[in-house]
Amino acid sequence: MKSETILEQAALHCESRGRKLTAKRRQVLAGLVKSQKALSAYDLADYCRDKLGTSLLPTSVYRILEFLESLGLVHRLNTANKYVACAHVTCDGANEIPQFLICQSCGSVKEIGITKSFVQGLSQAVEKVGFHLANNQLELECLCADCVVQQGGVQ
Amino acid sequence: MKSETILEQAALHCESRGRKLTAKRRQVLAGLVKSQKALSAYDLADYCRDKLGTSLLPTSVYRILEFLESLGLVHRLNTANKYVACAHVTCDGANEIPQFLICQSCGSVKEIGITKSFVQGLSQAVEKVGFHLANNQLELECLCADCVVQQGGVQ
DNA sequence: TTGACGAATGATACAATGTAACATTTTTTT
DNA sequence: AAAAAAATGTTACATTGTATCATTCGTCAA
Ligand SMILES: [Zn+2]
Ligand SMILES: [Zn+2]
Ligand SMILES: [Zn+2]
Ligand SMILES: [Zn+2]
Repeated sequence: MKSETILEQAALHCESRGRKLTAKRRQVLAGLVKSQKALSAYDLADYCRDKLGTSLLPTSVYRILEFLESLGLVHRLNTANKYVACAHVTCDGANEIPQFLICQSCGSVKEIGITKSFVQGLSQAVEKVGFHLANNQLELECLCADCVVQQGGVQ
Repeated sequence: MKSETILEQAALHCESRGRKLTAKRRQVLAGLVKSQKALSAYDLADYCRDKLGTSLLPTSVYRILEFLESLGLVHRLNTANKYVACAHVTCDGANEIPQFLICQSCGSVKEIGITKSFVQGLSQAVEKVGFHLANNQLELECLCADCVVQQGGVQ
């Protein structure tokens, strides 16, 4: 999908919530959308400086990421300390609980929708030992197809 | 289980691999075992200074944690940037792939053994979208029973 | 006993990630 | 135009992590 289309959809998504996708916010989101992988806040600050020639301090990037995340436009990957554009910006309703497959070799991320029954099973297993599942987002350390090949196949 | 017992078992575990549980390593492991929760490397350096009166620099703590992890005596929690003592030090064989339930409120951690069939299902789902599961360790954001009560029950 | 060697730890410096607090600018509303 | 709210800038600092070299400690052989 064309990144311009995604950004337009994101802008509409913001409007519909009474928020604005400002120029800076659009820059950050565009950086994530175009890179197709997970980036740190500092990566994104560098991106704005190097590729766009605009200055954007890391503190601002953090604020903007927080904003984008609150609207479900990006996700924070806790295991990687990085952020990715939501893969479902354009298919509005599908904005459910995400699972992330993160390639440990190249950083590419696949966001897959969660299976309801799978989460239920997980949640029940957790309750059984006296805990309560507070966040259904899963992050799985993976290798993408390309990197599996490069590293000599699956063992 | 008494922490002295655990430390003795850990020492034996090291010996059986031709490694040594030195005084410093024992201090770090003891800190994790006694605290019953996840601690950062800097937390552990503070622990050694404040509670034991011994000096142990963070760089050394990192090295020691790396050592302990290589022997399966501690685990690193990637979502929290913290470390926990393995709950299965004393039941040697049970040292399988762990799942961690991490209370987001108090930091207590429950390490549960993984269900083989669960992992298989997960692994297959991942393969289906062209990725390969590289690490079975799951970390789940939870609330422990105590903290659920304190925070007014489950929503 | 001593010297050599490797393992373990100390020490210094720095990189990367993240947050708090306050100032300034921009936009919107009145 | 003035006031209020939203967005961004700026500074300072806290936390987590790594790289590199120096020193100490334990072991073993000459
Ligand atoms: Zn998403
Ligand atoms: Zn890859
Ligand atoms: Zn364990
Ligand atoms: Zn708790």
